[in-house]
Amino acid sequence: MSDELPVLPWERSRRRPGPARIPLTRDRIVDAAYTVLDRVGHDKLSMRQVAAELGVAVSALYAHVSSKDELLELMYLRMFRDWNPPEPDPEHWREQVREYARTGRAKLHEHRDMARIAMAGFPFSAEALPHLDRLIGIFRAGALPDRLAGAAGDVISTFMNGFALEESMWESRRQESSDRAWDQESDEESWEKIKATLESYFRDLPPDRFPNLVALSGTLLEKSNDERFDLGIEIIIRGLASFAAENARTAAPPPEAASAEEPQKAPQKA
Amino acid sequence: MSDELPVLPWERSRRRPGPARIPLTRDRIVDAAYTVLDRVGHDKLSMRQVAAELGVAVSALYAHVSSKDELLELMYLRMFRDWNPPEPDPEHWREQVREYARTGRAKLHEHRDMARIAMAGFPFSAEALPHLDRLIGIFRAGALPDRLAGAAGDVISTFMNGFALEESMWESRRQESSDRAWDQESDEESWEKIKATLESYFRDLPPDRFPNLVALSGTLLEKSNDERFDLGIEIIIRGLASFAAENARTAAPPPEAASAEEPQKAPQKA
DNA sequence: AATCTCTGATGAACAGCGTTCACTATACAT
DNA sequence: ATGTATAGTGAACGCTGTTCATCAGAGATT
Repeated sequence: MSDELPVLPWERSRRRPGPARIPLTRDRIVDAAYTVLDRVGHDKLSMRQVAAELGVAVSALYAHVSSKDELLELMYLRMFRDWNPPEPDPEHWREQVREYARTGRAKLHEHRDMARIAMAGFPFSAEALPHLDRLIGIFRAGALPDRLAGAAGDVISTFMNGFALEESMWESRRQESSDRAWDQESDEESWEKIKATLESYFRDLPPDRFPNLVALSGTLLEKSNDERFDLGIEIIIRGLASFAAENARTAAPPPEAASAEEPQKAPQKA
Repeated sequence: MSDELPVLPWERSRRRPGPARIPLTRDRIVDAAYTVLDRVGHDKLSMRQVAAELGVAVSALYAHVSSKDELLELMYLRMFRDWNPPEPDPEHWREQVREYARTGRAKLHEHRDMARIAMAGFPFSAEALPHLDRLIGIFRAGALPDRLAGAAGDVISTFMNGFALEESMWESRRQESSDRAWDQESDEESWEKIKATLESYFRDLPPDRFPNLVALSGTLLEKSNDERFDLGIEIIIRGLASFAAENARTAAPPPEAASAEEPQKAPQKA
């Protein structure tokens, strides 16, 4: 987290002219920005609100952050702190990919409208590189051909972000539609109500024009978000697996022993 | 389409008090908005610019469009005009899905920053329902179990949108970095230069900390965007196919007639 | 032909936004 | 005690989305 330990006494004179009080830092600004974000949402997140949260003039922020866009970028990069994909395990790459996607979604849910910020963020930043490297490591451990690594990452991460984004849009809708009646418990209820409304809407569509929607009116909405997400990830993983199998068939000796025999333990370093 | 045919003379008196000149319509506003969008990009697209484009006061827009958000939504829905997935063909569902994704990406490239608008758009709107129905029809024709239809659509469309979004972000970067030197031909050149820079950046990373990125520095960037996109779609289609095969095995009598078997090479036509 | 009505368009205004800049106050070094 | 660097200030600029009292001008009515 924040690496501002209290300065030891004999080090005080070593520090450059330095500030007083609690100095403003990028870190504190990002913290404040998250606080504001959670309170007011992405649309009304403004530099002025962030400054107010810190008890500071707006212009003070610009000494540490060159623009609002940069601040959003910093918020985005926060996501990758303390998030490192695990050491690749060839036996369990499927589980590792699934787990990666799940914690990604969870991180996107940690703050309101986070997905929208992630979408605008630029994925090739130095801070995110170790993250990216480890993810690719998992793919390679899973015997995915190297030429697929990029596309695999694209598919996984666009699905993760896009899914979370759609979820957060539903969330916004629900939130603005219930601006009064701010009960905590009405959340799930109203969600169920929306689902029921949608389902009956689909069911009562003219069947000649929308045969498929009518036929699936029950199935489409019966699943929870978690189930839908897992299903999507499963689709992707199976697609990846088909390439891995292909690869194993052409490159490694027997397709049978591919998983049982611990093929190449450490395929990195190459 | 716009259903404002010229009014026949004897119908003129039938029409409600009606306007004069060329009346402002939602359609004309959306047209103007697209013109402005292509000229100035998503960030500087404003109601005032749209009004100016139409030679009209800003407030006039609000008689036809309740907010900027609604205008963006209308722009988003434009995408679905004249875009209907084909009649489902069980034999070629793979090609149909691939073709669907390709034209989706093409539509997102039709206007600058379109992907960002699409991301903010709400996918369950009445205008998009026929579209959705036909897409689901393709999945069902491909023997995909009904419980997968939703997730399948999610995966395909999030990948499509997310991929196009990332592309448009590269595009923006390139555009702002070359604010002078507005040659048309420097486009590809500067793109190649960016690619080369990135590749050597990856290659020269410390191999102990980023073994996978270094190892793949050549492979990661050698593909064109089209190839990367097609590869992503292929991954998804193969994942879907694995479920379809499963379904055919349990539900349909002979697994033989279930189209041309799974790991078909499926050459791309473009 | 004169009047009324209704409706789409107007322009000024409001509050808020991101960003800049001349400035001040403060804590350290001299 | 003086000087200096610097983090923070507050006012300002030009822009934004949105609202509202007002207006102009057709179609209908008299």
